[in-house]
Amino acid sequence: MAEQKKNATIYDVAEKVGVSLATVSRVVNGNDNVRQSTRDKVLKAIDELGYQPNAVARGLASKKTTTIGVVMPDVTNVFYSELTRGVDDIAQMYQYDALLTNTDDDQDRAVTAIKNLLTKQVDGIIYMGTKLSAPVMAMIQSAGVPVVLAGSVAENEALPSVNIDYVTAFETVTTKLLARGHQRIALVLGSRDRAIDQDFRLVGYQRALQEAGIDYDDQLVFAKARTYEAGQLQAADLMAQDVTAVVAYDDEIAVSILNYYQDHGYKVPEDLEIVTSNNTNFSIVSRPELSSINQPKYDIGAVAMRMLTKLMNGEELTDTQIKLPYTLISRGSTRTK
Amino acid sequence: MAEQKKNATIYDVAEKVGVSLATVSRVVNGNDNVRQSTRDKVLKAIDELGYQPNAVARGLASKKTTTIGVVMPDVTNVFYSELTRGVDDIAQMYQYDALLTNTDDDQDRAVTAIKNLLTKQVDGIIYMGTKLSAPVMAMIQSAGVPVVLAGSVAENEALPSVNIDYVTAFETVTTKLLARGHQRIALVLGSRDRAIDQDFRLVGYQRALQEAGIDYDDQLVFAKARTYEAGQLQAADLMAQDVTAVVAYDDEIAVSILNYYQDHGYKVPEDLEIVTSNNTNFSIVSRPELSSINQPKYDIGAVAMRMLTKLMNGEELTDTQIKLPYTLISRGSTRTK
DNA sequence: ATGAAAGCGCTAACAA
DNA sequence: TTGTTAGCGCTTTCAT
Repeated sequence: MAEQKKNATIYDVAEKVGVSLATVSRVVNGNDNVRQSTRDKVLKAIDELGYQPNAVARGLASKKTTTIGVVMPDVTNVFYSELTRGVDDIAQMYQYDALLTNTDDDQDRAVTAIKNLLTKQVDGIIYMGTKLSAPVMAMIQSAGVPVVLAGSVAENEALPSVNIDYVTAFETVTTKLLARGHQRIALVLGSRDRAIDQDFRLVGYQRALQEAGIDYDDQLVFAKARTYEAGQLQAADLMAQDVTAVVAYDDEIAVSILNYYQDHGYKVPEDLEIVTSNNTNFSIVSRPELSSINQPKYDIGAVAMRMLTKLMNGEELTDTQIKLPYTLISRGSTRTK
Repeated sequence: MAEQKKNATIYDVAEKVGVSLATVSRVVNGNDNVRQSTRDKVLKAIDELGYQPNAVARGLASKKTTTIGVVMPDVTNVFYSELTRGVDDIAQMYQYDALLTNTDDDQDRAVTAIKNLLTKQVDGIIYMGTKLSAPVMAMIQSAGVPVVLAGSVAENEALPSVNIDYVTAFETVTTKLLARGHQRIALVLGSRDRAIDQDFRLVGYQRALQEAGIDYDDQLVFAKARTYEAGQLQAADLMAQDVTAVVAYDDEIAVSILNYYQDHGYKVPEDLEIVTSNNTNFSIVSRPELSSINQPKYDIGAVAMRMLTKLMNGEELTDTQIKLPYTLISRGSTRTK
């Protein structure tokens, strides 16, 4: 058995070179106050010993862990995983690592997750829940570390966030549908009790109706499906309401509705027009392809992380509510190009 | 300005109750050697002070961080995100947090990632790359902490791993296709230089051919598409080879091929049969739906994490090479039920 | 430019 | 059952 070589510590390096811990620490941290010749010797010893600073000890001494927490509903959901990828890439760029936690949008679990992350002394948190209950808000506000929302928003812009202008996006999409003569347009949301759906998407939809002089009908708003399978069931409800167009908050749900209608003999876009809003691969995989609001998912994550790095550095933000531009992509599920 | 209340430390608790640090530590860690009345007092103080143990200090003192690292190609890929979800859920169950790193299957980045995770003193690592180059292997073997592969395999079973029997799965699927009279069956892989493709999927495919007495034709093996878009290009190559059936390693690629053929007037499954192998939602979203090998993705991640917990506890593993059962799901893209 | 020394907040022998 | 005392490996004043 080869003897298990213990990891070298800063002390080993110092001893080998014949300098103090402080000096080694300085060269490791790129502090200028080290004579070049000393620096070289230390570097050489570090290399020879294969010394790797222990991040935990460092974290304890410096009170910075270079670790952030990411609290999200579900990695498995493409929308969130794309946001996460943006977060991760920028985090890596700035030498942060990301601790991931899935909450399934459950507020209790979110509170627990945040508490746990704080216990691990993360330097900051990216929060991706669409919900933001009072307990979660309280937890965040007492966190003591910066938190930024990605792809979400807090009431009264209480927290830094990056997303798109959901109100306008949904208003525009709905208006276009109305312009084509639709009277019964379904709005498919994820849940009635989250701000992003209730205060933004729904509001945009309602504004469009109002401008067009059409009465709002709560029967046309659906919000009980979050999976493809559940979407099939909900699609039956849409059909029962004789809607002629639908605006959906999620691509999988949109495809689910699309397939359901087509499987029941409807023609899309002739009998039903559909617009979705995340533009994931699901929207180009379906036949016809789905017209979609195109949110810059990766960028939302990336920008949120960039904001967080500034906040963690104690920098002031000139703008805490960032709205990234979105585009509208016309594909086969709608009638006009 | 409200005075920023500093987080209470174990010392504050000890002082408040009038006991030593050790006693507080004992109750926090559930050590039995504490009189009930003392325990109650400590618990009360902890509650009143809102004391939360600092995990970093703990990690330094105990040499356990209750944090694991997850090294994966890309969170954005549904296959990996499902594995990750399995890992995360079990990790959480055992009180571990997961540090996530995307490598895009790049071996240099994998080495860097592992090195970095070790620096952070993770207690173990779940590795998901399909590739496993010598440098990565070397890094893993010198890690000093347990590593288990999820959805992947190492040559010579050198590392603990959990996955399915890819050879048999691909052999079976190919054999079924051959039985239906196909002579030119395309095998679509991700890359020729990774073990999972070259040593398992390809071998299964070849075995089936051999048993059927059909010569292997390298021209029918494709491995240059990893995205939906690239899949479209590659589909043209398949078409040029007049294949009548395809076995694909990934759902998005499979849908891409399916769509390409149908968009060019082919009928599926009449003119072309397709079988895919991950059974993600992409396979039920397409029309026709895709027949697929069904790997228990979530379970692979979950079982891998469970193995890792045992390893981290110093337990012996009775079986280090776990093959989970897979099923074959027949859908519209193939001709037989 | 370099070193000495005091922590960071906690665990873990070892004593008592 | 409880307390004392070293550390864990590093950063960070403060001297020199």
